[in-house]
Amino acid sequence: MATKEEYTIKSRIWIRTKNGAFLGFGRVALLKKIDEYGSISKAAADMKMSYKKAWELVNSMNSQHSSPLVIRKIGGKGGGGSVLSAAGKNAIKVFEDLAQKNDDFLNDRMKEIQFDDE
Amino acid sequence: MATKEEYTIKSRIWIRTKNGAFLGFGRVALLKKIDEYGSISKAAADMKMSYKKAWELVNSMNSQHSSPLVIRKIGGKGGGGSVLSAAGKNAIKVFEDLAQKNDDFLNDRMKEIQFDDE
DNA sequence: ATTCGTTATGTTTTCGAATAAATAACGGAA
DNA sequence: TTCCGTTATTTATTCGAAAACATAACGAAT
Repeated sequence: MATKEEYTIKSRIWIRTKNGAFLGFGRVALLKKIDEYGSISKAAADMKMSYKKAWELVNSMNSQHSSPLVIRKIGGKGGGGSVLSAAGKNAIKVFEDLAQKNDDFLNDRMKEIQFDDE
Repeated sequence: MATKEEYTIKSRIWIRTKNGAFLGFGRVALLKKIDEYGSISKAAADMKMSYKKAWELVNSMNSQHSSPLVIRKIGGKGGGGSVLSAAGKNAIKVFEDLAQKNDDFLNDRMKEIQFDDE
């Protein structure tokens, strides 16, 4: 015990409104999968997430933006499906960019720090 | 649904080693309470955390640093107690400083961004 | 040796979140 | 009008983490 260790910093960021979480890592990952498959159910299956959970997340995101991030179609050819709106695609881009910048910032700061002076 | 919203950014940071979590918000809060009370059990009670949980967190932190952050005394006058080492006090300072800088950074970036162009 | 309040540690119980299951609704196509 | 695979929604079940509980160990003081 108590040997000199190497420390790394981790972080999670998320964007919220007064009504709760809006975008986070999981939500953005879901958006990307929906974009890939054109289907909420396929996206959920791919992420090993229940369809119900995915549906709730989509609902939450859509209801917290002036226009829906995910456009859903019920019934019809192939049973329906879902696609991302321009706002949906933009949300992915903005969030990932912010997350990347934040990681860079933290890693830079971490270099300057040492806990363990031995 | 879908009215224009105000977005805020939140974040959590934590420091880890290859053995798992080392410092995070909860752990630092615990360190501060131990410093305040001179007792793990009193700190735990104040935080409405079980003593066992607090003890495990202290153990985890101590074992991931070259010298213990919390110095424990079993038995004796008053039954014993615990105090922070210099390393423990430093850990609080370093972590809180980093968290603050990160918050500032994110809030600045957030000002430049808008999701919702209406 | 007894007392005291703490640290130390194993065991049991509880609780809520996540998952799974079940069912309905939908609408284009054949 | 039947079929299809999706979205939509409610209800039931499972599971694991957290809390609660229970005891032991400790050592200075009296």
